[in-house]
Amino acid sequence: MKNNMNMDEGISSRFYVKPAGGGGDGGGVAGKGSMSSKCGRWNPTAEQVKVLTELFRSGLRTPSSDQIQKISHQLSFYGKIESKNVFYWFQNHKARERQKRRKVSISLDHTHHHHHHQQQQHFILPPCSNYFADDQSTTNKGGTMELEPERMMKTLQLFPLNSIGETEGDNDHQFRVNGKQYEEATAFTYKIGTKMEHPPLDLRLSFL
Amino acid sequence: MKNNMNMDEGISSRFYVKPAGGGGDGGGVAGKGSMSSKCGRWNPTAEQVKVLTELFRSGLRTPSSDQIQKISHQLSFYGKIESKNVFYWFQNHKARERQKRRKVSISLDHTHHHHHHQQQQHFILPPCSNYFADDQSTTNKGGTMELEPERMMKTLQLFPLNSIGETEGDNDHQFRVNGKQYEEATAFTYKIGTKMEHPPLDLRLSFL
DNA sequence: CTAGTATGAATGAAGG
DNA sequence: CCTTCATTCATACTAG
Repeated sequence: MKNNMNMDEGISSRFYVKPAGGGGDGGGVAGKGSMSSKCGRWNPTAEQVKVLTELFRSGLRTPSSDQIQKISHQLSFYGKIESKNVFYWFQNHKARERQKRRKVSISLDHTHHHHHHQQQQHFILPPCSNYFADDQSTTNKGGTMELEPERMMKTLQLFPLNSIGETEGDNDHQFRVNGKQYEEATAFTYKIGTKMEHPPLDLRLSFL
Repeated sequence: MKNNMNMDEGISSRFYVKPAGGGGDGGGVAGKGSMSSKCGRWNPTAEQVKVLTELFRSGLRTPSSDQIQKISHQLSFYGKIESKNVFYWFQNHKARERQKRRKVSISLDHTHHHHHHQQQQHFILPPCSNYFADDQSTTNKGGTMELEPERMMKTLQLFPLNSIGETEGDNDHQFRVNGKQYEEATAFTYKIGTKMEHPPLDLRLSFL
């Protein structure tokens, strides 16, 4: 909505203080120092983004409420987070992944040779074009182009933690089973003892 | 020939009839300075939202097609609007209002978190679906929850035009009487003298 | 500080 | 009604 009805003021945003170490984090958060000073909106930590991205990459597109709960709970260890944050994250990530693809697909049109940066967000699709979706792409809903009921590796073992660079192919279509997924074991494998920074930054997504 | 989205049919219910030849809505009242340049989708003005919110607050949850007609007609004064916009608005608003009011007190109480959450904001549930299989008393889908045929004050008198700051939105459960509401009188109680902005922004909902 | 970008949050619009 | 997609708005973040 346009009219913000809560949260703090908007002017103070410019004068935010970045917790340049030596704060509550104790040791410095990795990456982009995500600890926002206020609680205006959720600012995911690098670890949270990492996990979420991995989940997405492994095929999770629309987590059920139950999954959202578990995810957010686990992620709360890395910092403040709410369920809705997880929900929104997946929504946005999926949407933008698709949007990006669609944009590319449009630029595939060779009727015009326009120079455009492929990252711009100011010229999207024509205003009214999504009504008659007889397009060629983005019509995943119609055809169930499912790969196979593969047991989507929910227990992503930790790995070199650097491969999340890019979500190249989003090939997947979450197979939710009527709101109740395979409530697999929920072994809270707390990896203790591993010498690591702050939280056990390993992608153990077995909590799903 | 301008691009007009003439896909105004086949919503789902018998609600909201078709535009039936335009109407008198012409203007582009930029209430929030963010008027969408093109067609795209309806961007309600502040006044429209105000009225709709008030209607909702006064108990209207699922307006009949007839009511939708009247509402959208009245609202067309503040800007371009169609019946389906009203229809969708109520549907979405109702659904999201409900979603928003969900407790986040699952069995998993993460109280063993000594994270100084200075966020005293309420935990709003993500606008997702039926989150939490919490056995809440909200499971009255089968039953028609009609209160008594009370004469829902449809003629909301205008008031200081600033009280819509936030509608608490607690107790309101549409009391429709078998699809036909009380077509109460239509007293045009014009409260003049109140300092008003541009349009006669007064909540005269007596047109219902 | 200003401009531009990335992305969290919100909500209009459908489909089922 | 419920679920999901698409689009838009607001804001955190970053570069100049």
